[in-house]
Amino acid sequence: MCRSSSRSPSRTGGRPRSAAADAAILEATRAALVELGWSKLTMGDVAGRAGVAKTTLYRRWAGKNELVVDAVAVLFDELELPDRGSLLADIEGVVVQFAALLERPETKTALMAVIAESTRDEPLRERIRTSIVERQKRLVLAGRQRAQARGELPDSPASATGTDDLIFDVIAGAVVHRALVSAEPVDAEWVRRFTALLLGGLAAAAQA
Amino acid sequence: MCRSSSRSPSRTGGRPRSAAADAAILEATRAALVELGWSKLTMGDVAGRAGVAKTTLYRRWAGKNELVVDAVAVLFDELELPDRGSLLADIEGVVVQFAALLERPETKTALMAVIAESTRDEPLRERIRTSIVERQKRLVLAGRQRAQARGELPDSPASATGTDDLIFDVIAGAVVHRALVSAEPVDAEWVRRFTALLLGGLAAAAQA
Amino acid sequence: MCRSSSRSPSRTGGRPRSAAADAAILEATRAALVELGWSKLTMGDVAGRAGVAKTTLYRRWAGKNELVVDAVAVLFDELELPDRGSLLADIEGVVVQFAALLERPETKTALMAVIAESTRDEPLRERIRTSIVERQKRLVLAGRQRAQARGELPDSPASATGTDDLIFDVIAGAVVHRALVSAEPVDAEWVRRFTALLLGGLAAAAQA
Amino acid sequence: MCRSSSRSPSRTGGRPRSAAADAAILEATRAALVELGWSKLTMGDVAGRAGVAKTTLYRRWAGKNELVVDAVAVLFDELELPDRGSLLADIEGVVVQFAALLERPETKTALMAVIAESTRDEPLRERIRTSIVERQKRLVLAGRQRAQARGELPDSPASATGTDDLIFDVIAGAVVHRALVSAEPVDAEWVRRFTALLLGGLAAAAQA
DNA sequence: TGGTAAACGAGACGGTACGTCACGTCTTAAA
DNA sequence: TTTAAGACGTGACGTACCGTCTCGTTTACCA
Repeated sequence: MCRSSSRSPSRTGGRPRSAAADAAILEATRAALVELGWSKLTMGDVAGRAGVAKTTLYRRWAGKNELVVDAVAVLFDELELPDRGSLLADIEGVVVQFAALLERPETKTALMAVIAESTRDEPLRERIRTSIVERQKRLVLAGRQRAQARGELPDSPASATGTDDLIFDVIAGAVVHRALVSAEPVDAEWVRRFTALLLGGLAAAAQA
Repeated sequence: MCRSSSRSPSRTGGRPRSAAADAAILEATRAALVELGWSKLTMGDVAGRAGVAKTTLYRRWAGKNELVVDAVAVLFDELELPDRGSLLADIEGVVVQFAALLERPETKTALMAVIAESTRDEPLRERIRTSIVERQKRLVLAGRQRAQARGELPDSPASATGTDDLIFDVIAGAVVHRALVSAEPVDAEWVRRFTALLLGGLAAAAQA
Repeated sequence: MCRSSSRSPSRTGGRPRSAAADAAILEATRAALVELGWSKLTMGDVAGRAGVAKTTLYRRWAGKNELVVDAVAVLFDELELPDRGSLLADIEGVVVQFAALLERPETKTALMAVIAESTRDEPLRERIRTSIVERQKRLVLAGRQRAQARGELPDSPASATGTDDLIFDVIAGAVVHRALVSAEPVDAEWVRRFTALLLGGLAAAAQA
Repeated sequence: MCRSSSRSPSRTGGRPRSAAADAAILEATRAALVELGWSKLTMGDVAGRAGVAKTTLYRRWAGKNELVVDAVAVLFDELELPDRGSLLADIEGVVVQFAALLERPETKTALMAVIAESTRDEPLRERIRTSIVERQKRLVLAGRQRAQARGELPDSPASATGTDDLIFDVIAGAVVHRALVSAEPVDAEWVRRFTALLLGGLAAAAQA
């Protein structure tokens, strides 16, 4: 799961890379994002905060884009889907968590920026997909399976027809748009209304 | 509706600003976005393409962010909501248009970038909201009113309760997420499924 | 006689280059040579001393080599050949001046360095020749002509046969070697002995 | 004659230093000088050519300056003074040899460079003097003694009065200046004229 | 119709960050 | 203990854009 340069080769002689440096750099990157935001963050500044030479950054990451993706990716892994007893409650729970994550300054400023960069950089897009996007689809999958176990949804293999992907785009897209584009709060009222809308749609689709 | 610096004052003597320059600059900006993408676009390059001095750009826009917002904003005004006979068809129509707009390289690379910048720049966020976001809510409004006229939706003043905003976030968010984050095609099948989900939700909400 | 980039072109629009900057930069270069020596002198340091941006240096000189050549070249123009009444006294006078020039720390550290660089850089060699070397041959020429006027040397057109060049190489070479390679003082005694040797050779050659 | 660090001590346990490495390094240094010239030669490159780790270089030489002095010093030891029957012929012979040595790219690029460095580095100057300069005075000494044995020069102990040093500076200086500064060929004609001048001076001095 | 004042093109300016390079030191495992 | 390998902190490199400034020129309005 090493997100840095995937040096497999040889591992013969030579001083090994400092493991502590990786952690310090990613932490420094998040701190710089909070203080400066994406566009004012510089590699030199991150290096300084991490107590590391600029060359060490470039030895491990190709550039600012890759570094920031790795730095924020770990934050997304904190999302969970606790069992709250019903599909509606489960969805509300994860939406609230996701919204809270997007409110954090490091996520807010970095996420859209790396996505913007990725529209012109296929390897970066792949990195984002692997490190962040695909990784969160687990929540949709788990939610659906739990709902099916409860009998709230029919047992159709929704993933085969792309329904999971659709749900994911709708949830993630709506929350991101509310939080970052409309720039209005993802409060309890909004979450309630959104979840109701989504569940209604799912139920209608299930009947069809 | 002048998006450039709103110079009202004096207006006494002196050479007036070239109107042609504005158009040339915005066109050059879009061309540069297509060729170079957001992060490689430079003010000097735009000036060169437009056959204009760099100072002329800075006389009219505060920076790259503002310039690009103005350059792409006009593209969003091309979206329309032709009457296709049913709410479902209307929504499908506008989603397809919106997806096509997001596939254009200048929009794709610029939209997320300026939104990312706006998370740290309140005036920029306001400019985006005014020039792009709020301007498109007319489509939701028009669609709802037309559906109400048709009797497809109850006559409740949905805007007052924020439902219009919710619908907007869901549609725009889902399409943007599908197109730019998941980076998968917004094809007819996806549009059909998404629209069905949304309409199902709306119907369920209307009954409640 | 502009030693910087030989911009002749157009001289149309645009802010003109600061003339003061040129002087400040060359002065700063000499100061840096005195303090740091050739190998520790950096472009950034010179820029700082001159109160100028690094880019301004690079706009005017291709690099450290060219800059230093220009900075020290002017020092060599201070050499003179006052009429001391005899060829021997004239030569002694110029040798003493030349030795004093080579004792100055900026000259001492820079001269050999740029010559070393020039062995791999033909344009630099040409620049050195034009700015420094050829410029000093005037002293040999003047000395010979004066001696011929005095009747100390026959009136043969020595320059045609390359004798002037030979004399120049012998004088300059011997003094440089004594001062920088042997690193021993070019004192009055040495000058006397060297001049006697040279004059003896010239006299013998004249008789042949 | 070990020019590297004079480690006498301990010599107890541990792996002994590779003797072959020294030779390989010096040879690699000369090769790098030929290909890259002084200013582009790097320690890492030399290490790579020699098949040796960078640390090994630094264990044996303090830096690039010292390494290059040792690498070229040996070339100067190849100079000889074969007996050609007359002082004039002997001088011409050695001048031709010296000029040929200065034409070699490794010598040409390195010699002036280390001399330039030495103006700011007393230990380096001492190393150059010991390894290169003083070592060649043997040629002047031998030439004078041979000429005295032939009766071409009086038997005065010229070395005591510094005449040997003067001759050395004149010969070496003139040839170096011709070859590296004036950058013109040290051809037979020039050698003939220079030697004649020098011998004429010596003869005149001897009569005085 | 001629003066005035702003906008214009050109491009030099002081800066900042870039990403690379070489330095000389260090840390490892192997010899 | 030396070796090869190679990561490390350091600091200069030369470049690219930034946004500002200083020029001489152009162009509309108004007196």
